Formats: sequence, C-alpha cells, structure tokens
Amino acid sequence: MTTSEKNAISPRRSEDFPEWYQQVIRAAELAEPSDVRGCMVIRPWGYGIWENMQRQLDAMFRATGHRNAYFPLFIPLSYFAKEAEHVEGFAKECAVVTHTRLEAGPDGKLKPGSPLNEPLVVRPTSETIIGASYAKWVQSYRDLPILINQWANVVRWEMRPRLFLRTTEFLWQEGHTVHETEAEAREETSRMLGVYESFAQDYCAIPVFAGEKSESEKFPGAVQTLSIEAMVQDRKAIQAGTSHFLGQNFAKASGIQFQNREGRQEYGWTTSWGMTTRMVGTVVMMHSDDDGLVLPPRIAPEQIVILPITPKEETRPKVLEVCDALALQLRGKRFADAPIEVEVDKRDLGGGVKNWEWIKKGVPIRVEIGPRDLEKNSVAVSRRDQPIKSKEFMSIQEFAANASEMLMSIQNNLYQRAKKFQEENTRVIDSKDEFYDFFTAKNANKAEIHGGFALAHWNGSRKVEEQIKNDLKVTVRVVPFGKGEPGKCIFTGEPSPKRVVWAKSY
RNA sequence: CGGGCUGUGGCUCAGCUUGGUAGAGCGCCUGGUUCGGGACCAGGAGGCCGUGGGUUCAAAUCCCACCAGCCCGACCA
Repeated sequence: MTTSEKNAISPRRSEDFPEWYQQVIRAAELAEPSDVRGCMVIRPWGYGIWENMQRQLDAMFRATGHRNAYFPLFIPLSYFAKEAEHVEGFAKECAVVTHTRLEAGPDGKLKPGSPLNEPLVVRPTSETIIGASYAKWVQSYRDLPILINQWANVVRWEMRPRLFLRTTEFLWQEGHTVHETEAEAREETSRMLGVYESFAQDYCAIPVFAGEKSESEKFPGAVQTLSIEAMVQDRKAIQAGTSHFLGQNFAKASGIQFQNREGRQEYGWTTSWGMTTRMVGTVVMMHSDDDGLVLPPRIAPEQIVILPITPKEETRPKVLEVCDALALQLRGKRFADAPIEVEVDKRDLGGGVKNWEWIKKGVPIRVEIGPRDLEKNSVAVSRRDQPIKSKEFMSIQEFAANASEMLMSIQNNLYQRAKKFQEENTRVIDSKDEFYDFFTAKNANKAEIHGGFALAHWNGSRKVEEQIKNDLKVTVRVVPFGKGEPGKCIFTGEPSPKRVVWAKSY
C-alpha cells in the first residue's frame, strides 16, 4: 500500500549485504542456482550483460593484435603436472575425468564403464594444454610473438560458491602469448592490464586500483601477477582482472623453444591474462541499490525501455503507434559506437508491476507514454541513476535528440559516484593501532559494513602478511605501480619502499 | 574436508515437543472492478511434507542411515 516507502529489494544493503546481493540477482533475473552444486544458470538478461562485455573486450584484444582460437576442455594429467607450482596451486580444485561410457550395473543403475589409461583434468586454466600446441608452432624467433585469446568455460571445484563471484564452472577469456624477449613479454603483461583497466572504467563504470600482486597472492607458476582491484559497496576489494608474466616457467614445462637471432635454442617468454563472468557480479555489487540492479548503459542489454500507458482500450492503438515510432527513431541513433537498444514493453500487465520489473532489472532509461502525453506531445523520462519516483517531462523530439547524451550522462554519473565512494573509503594509515581499528567492526555479533582500502607501508614480508590475514582477514590487494614515497612499515618499523593497498576481499 | 543448523506447493515459512494421513502469506490461473503505477473483490490450480529403512493400528511429527542446502573455518577469478 504505502508503496513510496517500500524498497523493491529486501533486505537492504545496510542490513545484510550478501543476502541483498543474491536478491538483486534473482529480482533482475540475471541468474539462478542450478541443481548441479556450485553451478549456475545464466538467464538472458545476465547473459546479455556478459555478451556486451565480451563484444567490447574482444574488440580491444583485436585492436592490440590478438586473434581468437580454441583449445580442448580436457587436459591430460601428465601435461598438467609439468609445472610444479602450478599443479600445487590448482590440484585441490581440479575436476578429473577417469572413465568413459556408462554401463548398467546389477541393480540396473548406470555406472561408469571403462577406466581411461590417463585421467583427464577439466581445465581450471589452459596454460599447459595451450603450451603443448605452442611448442609445436614455435621453431624460430620469426614465429614470434604468438598472440592468442580463447573464450571458454573453466572448472574450479570451489568449496563455497556464490552466483557470479565464485562458481564451480565459469565463463572467461584467457589470453596466452609467447614472446622473443623478457622485455616484450613484460610489456604485453602490462599492456593487457591496461586494457582491463580501461574496460572496467570506461564500460563498467568501475574505478580500480592497478598494481602488482604480492608473492603470496600471485598466480601459481607466474613470475609476476598484475591485477586491477575494485571496491564494491560493502567496501571489500574484488579482483576484476589479472595479467601474468610467466617468465620462462611454462615454456620450460611445455618445451616452447625457438632458435634465436644468434642461432641458439632459447625458451620463449610467455604471458597469460583473463577476465571472467565475475565481472558481472562486480557490476552488480558496485552500482545497484535497494531497489535492485543499476546498469551502466554501455553494458546494459537494453538501454531504453518504453512503457505504453493504456488505461482505455480506445486509446491503446494510438499510444502503441507513437511508442513504436519513437523506438524506431531511437534505434536509428547511436550511443557509444553502437545503435541504441530499445524495447517497447507491450505485455498485458499492470503498469506499476511492469515499471518495477524494469527498475529491478536496472535498465538505464524508462520512458512512459500515455494518452495525456499524446495530447501534449510529451513523454515522462526516468533515469535509473536518479531516485525511483523522479520523472522528467519533455517533448518526444527533445527526448529523441538527447537520448544518447542522457545515456552518457548516466554512464559518467555511475562512474563518478563509484569513484567518490572509493575515495571516501580509502584511507592513508600510518599506525598499526589505527589499521586494526579500521578493519574491526564495532558490533562483533552482527558486523556492520566497515573498513575499506588502507594505504599503508609494509616491509614486503610474507610473515607480516600472514599475521594480518590471521588477525583481521585483511590482505595486500595490490602493490601500486610507480615509485611512491618511501616510509616505515607500520607493523615492523622496517623500511618500506611505498604504500600498498590493504583490504578484505572476495 | 572438519564444526553448527536446516530440508513441508514456484518463493518465504507455520505445523513436529504432547503421533491420528497438510496450512498461511506471496506468486500463478480464471472472471470482474480498477489502472500515470508494484491496486481490489470473487473463484481456482498446485504438495505421496529431501530419500530409504525402522517403531506403531496409525508417522510431516518418534528412531536410524543416506542425500542436499545454509552458516562458520582452510582455498579461490
């Protein structure tokens, strides 16, 4: 009844953030859990977001010289076992195929039949299987660089799944490159991190910290891992994209060798980099509110929905005609290098119900057109980044002319809002006490949203990192690039080359 | 994989202690009244109460086993 006071999502963010997150996803029909433990069904609205991410990233990969290819889902155990650190890092979360064929047992139930000679690992990542191909393809320095990307699903048998953020099977892209020199490979590693950084900021409206992972957080088998870290609305950090400099570790493991310019055999220098469907979850936690999803226009499956208001049957045809005409006009316009995506929602549903559905789905702009608007030649426009009840009235022509600009304004506003939030919750900290205070909830029983990113000096010791993780569940998220101001480690008093970013994380 | 909790229509749950073969709200369907707003009225569909076994004249309710899920720990894009 008192609709104005009620929020569409319960609980609110401030009451129970993890539960709020699940409810937003459900209400927006992004995805749902499946009967297969840890796996999810991605519904059209959620998959549409992923497709937009894919399309954009793919264009960026092409623009930086990469081409797509596809490698097998199954990795022979022996391949997988070649890089020691790599195996150790992934062993616990591998799904392993050991049999082919199903046979009916004595009880009539189907059972696995013939054992395989060599078990197959379902790829948790593809360095080793791709390396095997690269070893064949690379003979000479003239074959380099190899710049390939693959869009694929991978499986990591996680203990605690969460829709989009951590599922047993997930979708991603993995780039794998081989270079003639260390310098080139390092350059590639940071170039691709740069691609992720601009993708996150310009398309997902997500401000990030970019930098290098600490020794304990880096990819198993990598020499160096770079990542971008975003702060979502519960002030935790989430890793949104990673790029690894693998040195010659995997080249040695897979036998990727080439004859260099001096005629000597040399191992290639490889990199790998990836972004996953986790980005969809990151967008959800970044921008959404207590009324549901809020989507940045550049990745929204549809940017504008037109809602015909047809209280009387006799006015209906005319209203629909005007709606269709507007939709057609809008589709002819472009927003950020692509045609505007518009839907006219003609379903026979109560106006309020329909409106709230689109609010919960986070469509950037809702346009209402009814009989009275026809008379005045006006439309009622609502932006998802503004309060739910606010509407702006303007002529149809004016709206059509400004739609693209309005979408850009929403895009920018979401970014600015997120940036402000990140800045407000990032603190320079110079004492251990303040650090512990910052990361400790006031209410021990039901922890409120607290903390954020702490910029603090650290001596680089793994032991200190371990201690902090045990005490507070806080880790070094990233060591920012660049020189930075030297100082003293706030935990040991030892010298520190620069401040690093600390936070609780997903 | 260890510790705690829970499995009842699509969703949230009541009933279980004190056994007697199922309830509510929301959602869904139909009709009507509404309709610039997630409305209202009336009617209706939908559950062998996680699975298997046991106790009993009788089990959603008691006992055992298994399975699944949630929360907490170790891991993670």
